[in-house]
Amino acid sequence: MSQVQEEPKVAKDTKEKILRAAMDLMALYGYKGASVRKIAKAVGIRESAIYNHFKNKEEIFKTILASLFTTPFDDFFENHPPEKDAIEGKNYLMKFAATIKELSFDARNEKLFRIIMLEIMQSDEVRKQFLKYFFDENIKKLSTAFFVMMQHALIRSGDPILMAQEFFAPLFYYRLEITLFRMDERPTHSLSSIFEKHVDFFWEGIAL
Amino acid sequence: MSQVQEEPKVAKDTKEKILRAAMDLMALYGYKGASVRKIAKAVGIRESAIYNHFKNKEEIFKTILASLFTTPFDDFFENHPPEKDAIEGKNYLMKFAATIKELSFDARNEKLFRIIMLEIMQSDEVRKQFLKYFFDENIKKLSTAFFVMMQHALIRSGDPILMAQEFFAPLFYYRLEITLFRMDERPTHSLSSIFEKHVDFFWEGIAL
DNA sequence: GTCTATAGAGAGATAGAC
DNA sequence: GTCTATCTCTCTATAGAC
Repeated sequence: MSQVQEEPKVAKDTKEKILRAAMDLMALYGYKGASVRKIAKAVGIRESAIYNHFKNKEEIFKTILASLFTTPFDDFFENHPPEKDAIEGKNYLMKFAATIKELSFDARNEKLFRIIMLEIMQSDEVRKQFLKYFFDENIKKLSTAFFVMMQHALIRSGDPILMAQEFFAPLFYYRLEITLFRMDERPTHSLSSIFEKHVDFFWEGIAL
Repeated sequence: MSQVQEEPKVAKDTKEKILRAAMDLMALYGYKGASVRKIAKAVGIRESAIYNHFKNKEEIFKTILASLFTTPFDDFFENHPPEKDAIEGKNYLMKFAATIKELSFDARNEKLFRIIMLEIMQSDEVRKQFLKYFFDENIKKLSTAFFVMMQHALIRSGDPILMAQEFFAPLFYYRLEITLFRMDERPTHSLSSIFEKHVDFFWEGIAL
């Protein structure tokens, strides 16, 4: 409508559509299972037209990957820096768990999580990024939070990194469980309060 | 050598070889990636010869699956029935964790775990079995153990099922971490004591 | 039970007309 | 930028000789 964006209107649109369709299909069938044929069909164009927008199939995947790991975790720790906010103690953990919960029940984010779990054993890049975010950065930030809590004598002392892992692991486990339940169309409402329960249980084990 | 096994010597041998090769390849490349061609090549026969032993590729997979979930977990709980042995308290949990640790560092079992993680989002059967063993039976038995411990006032009271999940989740998480590290040939010795550390940490949080 | 040969489907990708 | 047409490769599976 405005004067600003003009020229590549349709082109950009198609490229977006391709990415969208590819993401949907890859979340369902994995990289291999999401063939260029199927992607093209889902978009409503021929296979050859795909190659006007991407060099090859792998480039499509890489583009999706790039968006995969611009993770909301960063957002959380930016909005809630552990050095500053961790003195909130249990409340801080509750906020973190709530973020994971939100992601678990968010449609787009579930797609991303599925692609990650589908390709984690196959794609070096996915695995690398997964380890970086799920096992490194997250744990690092969380361990800072626990360190702060220890300093303020909110919790018993111990190895902050171990504590961070112990806190994070069940959240990951529950999130995986939700995804798997969904795939079998099993109800997940029984899991909706599990994140809060986890924080309650965990806090009771470490609080002074 | 003995007189007993005679006739289907070679046949049974080839069938075994096929299963072995298929398992190796599927642990590396997944179901789709382990083509009949590759399996045949690994065995040292032609593709067509495969079909003398199995109706089709899926039957090979199903045969492997059947062996996948004749799990050592059953062994553990048979050898250490929670109703009886859980009064050992922390020691009981230590034994359980040691079993998971063993499985994590056992070559054959790692292959099975990889196949599970590779196909969990693709194969209904794998997912079903996974949920059954990792999320249901295991948790059920463990929750019995925690219930017993509560009754004997070894640990604080609470929901035994939640406690079982909270105890099990990190073990699963660490096992996954080990598998992923291995795939990138990252050293895992730093993780060798993590299972014991988990039990220590967890016990401190629930012990009375 | 293994082989050669081949069918038939689906994959990724390119050439060239419009 | 999209189309038709086509290439080439790989896949699962079968037929039939030995």
